Amino acid sequence: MTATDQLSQVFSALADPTRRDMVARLTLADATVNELAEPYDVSVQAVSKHLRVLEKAGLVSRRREAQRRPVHLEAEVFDLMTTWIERYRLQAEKRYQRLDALLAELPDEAEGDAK
Amino acid sequence: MTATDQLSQVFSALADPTRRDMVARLTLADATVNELAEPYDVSVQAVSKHLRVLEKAGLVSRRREAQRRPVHLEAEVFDLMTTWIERYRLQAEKRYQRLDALLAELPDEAEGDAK
DNA sequence: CTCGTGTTCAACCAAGTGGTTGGATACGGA
DNA sequence: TCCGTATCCAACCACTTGGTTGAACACGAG
Repeated sequence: MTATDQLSQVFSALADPTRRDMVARLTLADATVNELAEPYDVSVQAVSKHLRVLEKAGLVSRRREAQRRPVHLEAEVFDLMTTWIERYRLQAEKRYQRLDALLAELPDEAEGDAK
Repeated sequence: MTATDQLSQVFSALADPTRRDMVARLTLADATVNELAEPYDVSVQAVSKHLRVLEKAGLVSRRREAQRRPVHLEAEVFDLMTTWIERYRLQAEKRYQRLDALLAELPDEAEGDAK
């Protein structure tokens, strides 16, 4: 899987409020599918589907443990997003700095354009 | 629009590689729909649709300027995401610190469980 | 006013998504 | 071995999404 592809999957996975809530709860402790499903008003199968999405995105992993399959958050994947975000945030900021510098250097007669 | 709702829209908007690329290019300079569409192998209308998604998410704004409608990136919305991400990243890290502390305090006989 | 350019709107289509229900499968305990 | 619990797979459904094409709208230039 390419990096940009995974990034898409991570963003897409977190676009769903239920999945975001599951991730939030998993920061506190690992949990089984049934435990995760309990607070929501949907079937266990639906939650299982959500987990498959999170797993494909690399956000969670599951281990076998007797009949249970505890879900574990892989928080490192967050870095993928923050790296992307910070890169372009910085680029955008640099642009404003250039703009500010430009405005500061402008001779007075240009002020009329500022409007 | 609720904050959690906007967060969903932002994540959803950035889940598409084309839209991410448009955002990346908009960090360098504002651009019109036609300029934005040029590098991609899709119709201008498709790009216009992408822009509507980005606009609804609050990631871009458009001003009227004669017949052109230059698109401008609203980079502050990035904060919404980073706030969410950092919150849960920190929570996850705290959890590991608790776990580490717990392991450090364990008497020797427990080491067998570490396997 | 008319023409050309830039942009949007509307209808349509194929594919994806989040939900359902029903039936497998896996596995520990009695 | 048989039972119960936990989980997953498959088929189905309504809705959304990203794309298309064709027509409409906005507006400056001639």
